[in-house]
Amino acid sequence: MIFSTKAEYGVRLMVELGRQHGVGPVPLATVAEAERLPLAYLEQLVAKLRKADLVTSTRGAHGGYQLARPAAEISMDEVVQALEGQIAPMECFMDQRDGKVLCSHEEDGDRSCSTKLMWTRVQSGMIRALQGTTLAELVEFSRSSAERSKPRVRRRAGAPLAGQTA
Amino acid sequence: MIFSTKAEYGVRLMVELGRQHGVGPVPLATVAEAERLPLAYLEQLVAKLRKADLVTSTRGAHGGYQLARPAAEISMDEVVQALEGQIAPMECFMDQRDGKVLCSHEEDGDRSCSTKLMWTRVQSGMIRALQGTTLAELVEFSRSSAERSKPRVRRRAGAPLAGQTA
DNA sequence: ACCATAACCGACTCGTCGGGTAGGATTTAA
DNA sequence: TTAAATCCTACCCGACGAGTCGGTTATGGT
Repeated sequence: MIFSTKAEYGVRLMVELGRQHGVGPVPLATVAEAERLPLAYLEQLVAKLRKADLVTSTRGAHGGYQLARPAAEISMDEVVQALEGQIAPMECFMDQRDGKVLCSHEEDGDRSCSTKLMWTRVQSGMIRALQGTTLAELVEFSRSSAERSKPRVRRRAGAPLAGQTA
Repeated sequence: MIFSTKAEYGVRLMVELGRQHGVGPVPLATVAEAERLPLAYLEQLVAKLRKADLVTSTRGAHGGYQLARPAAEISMDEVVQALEGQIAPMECFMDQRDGKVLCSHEEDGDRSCSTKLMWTRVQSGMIRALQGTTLAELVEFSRSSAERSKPRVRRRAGAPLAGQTA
């Protein structure tokens, strides 16, 4: 009923790269430290992101990763899909093109299972939510919330913080 | 990234009860046979549905299960939630009221993780899809698709079938 | 009274997979 | 040539999904 940490960590990784965008390649170790995530595990995740052409890598010393495109042009459904694979609420919805059957009991009887109607709606609900969210939004969000937690920037005492609630 | 078979089987169970509604209690064995699902496993699932007051049981001979309410008054988010527990896209979103922390890295630093924005949208996308679907719809869908697969009802040859596509 | 039928309940198994770790090979700037 | 980095494969481990099994209780029919 939930996504795994692959999606969570991978997205945080992308956000971190989004924050550092433009300053050249960022080594994974930096990201791992910033987000307090295991480096060796992030390596596996970033490999998926690279294969999906969401990040580019430069090897060797002073190497690292950076976004393949500006954050505003990356929608989160691509990211999540790259990390988790086909994004579907139920087994039946996986690899339709892969020769496997759809519903366990759709193979013999022909009546397509009624649950399909429901899962289809759920799936499109999830996907639309992800498509409608760009990496840039998340980067912006993380910037503003970081600022809220340590307001170094001098601000008139008592001045209201705009756009506080999500 | 997906729901487990608990939701799938449990929903199919509910649909089956919805089809038989009004004819008194239906024994689980009947449902198991109709849907070709393991009886012993269905017992566990129906227990969850009973605790959630979605079905009522009558014990003893000629006993069985039936819907606690008409199918039109049962929205699928209740059903799925009863079967799978808190419906959330990510660990952080579980048992907020249960003393556990939210995000792994939200406990120390205070900046709420930026991914939260994304998961919130996904969650509400899923929930809205489920809330907007009633059991009655699924029952109706299963009836009509069953009819399509074995069209016993005499129909004028070549007559078009209305509303074929979902 | 007795039996078949059913719901109920808890414990147990078995395989898969998420969530990593370990260790190395390869590339490249300084 | 060396240190910093990506890259790659293999392995491990606990949890959980997906059941199974055996037994107990309740109830209608005969």
